[in-house]
Amino acid sequence: MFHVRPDSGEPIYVQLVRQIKHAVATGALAHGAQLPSVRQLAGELVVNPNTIVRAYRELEHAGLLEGVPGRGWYVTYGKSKLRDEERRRRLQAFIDQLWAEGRALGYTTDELADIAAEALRERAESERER
Amino acid sequence: MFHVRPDSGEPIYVQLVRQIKHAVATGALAHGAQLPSVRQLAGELVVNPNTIVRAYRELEHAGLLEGVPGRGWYVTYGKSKLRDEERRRRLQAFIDQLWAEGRALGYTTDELADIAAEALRERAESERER
DNA sequence: CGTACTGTATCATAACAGTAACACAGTACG
DNA sequence: CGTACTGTGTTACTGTTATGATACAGTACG
Repeated sequence: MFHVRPDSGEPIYVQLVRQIKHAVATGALAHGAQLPSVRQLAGELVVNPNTIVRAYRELEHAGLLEGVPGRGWYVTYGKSKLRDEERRRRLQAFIDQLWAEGRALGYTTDELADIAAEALRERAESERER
Repeated sequence: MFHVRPDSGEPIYVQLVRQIKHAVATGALAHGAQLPSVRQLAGELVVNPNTIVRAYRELEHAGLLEGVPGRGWYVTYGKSKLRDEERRRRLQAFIDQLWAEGRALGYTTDELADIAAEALRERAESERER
């Protein structure tokens, strides 16, 4: 279900976090779905169980997953348990980062607004086509 | 000119990179402007000169600064020495990240397109007001 | 050419991050 | 209640990263 390169420079648990976020974002992992058990996934990826826990726990903190002792890990239902204000604040941080990096790459703020809007709308469009 | 918290969890040189990127993005540091010398800034921030070099060099790699042996460090003129294709590729990576994180926060792709576009246009607007 | 600036390079150290090994605890089910 | 799953917690090892100390080299200028 997931795959990982231990020598990619990027920590294993970060690779997992990215992939799981992506899977939930695209709907490949539905809300309420159960994730592979810590030991099972650790076995598949030939990695220590703690590494899986590390990834799951980070996603729990982000409000995306939920661990139930003795039962397993599940994708949360509610979009996020965070307050709207907090969600918006976190999103704004990413927008600010996009802006600063884009400016550093030489784009004007206007260009960034256009490019970002278009790229995201395009993505929304191809989602609808599925 | 800059400030830094050594115990903030975030490495000192990363804090610097962020601040300098921001300063160039807003125009607080003009193109062609000279930066504080490695030793001077290190003195002000009570930090090792190597730490400043580390930040400067990372920004050089990003195409934002340029160091001249014996003379000092300057903000590059050309927006970026990277090929257009590469600039766009890097920008797309940030947009993708914004998308994945935004989705993880519970926003739809459509919402993200709207919010990002509005936030960036607002920023462009307030730039014009200055 | 010597002084006083600049940046550069090398090496050492201390802290941290990532990963692992292993023991503990809850749930399900026959 | 015991087996076989689940997740949890503690501790330890290891490589990397961030930072620092210190010596080297280029530029400017009188």
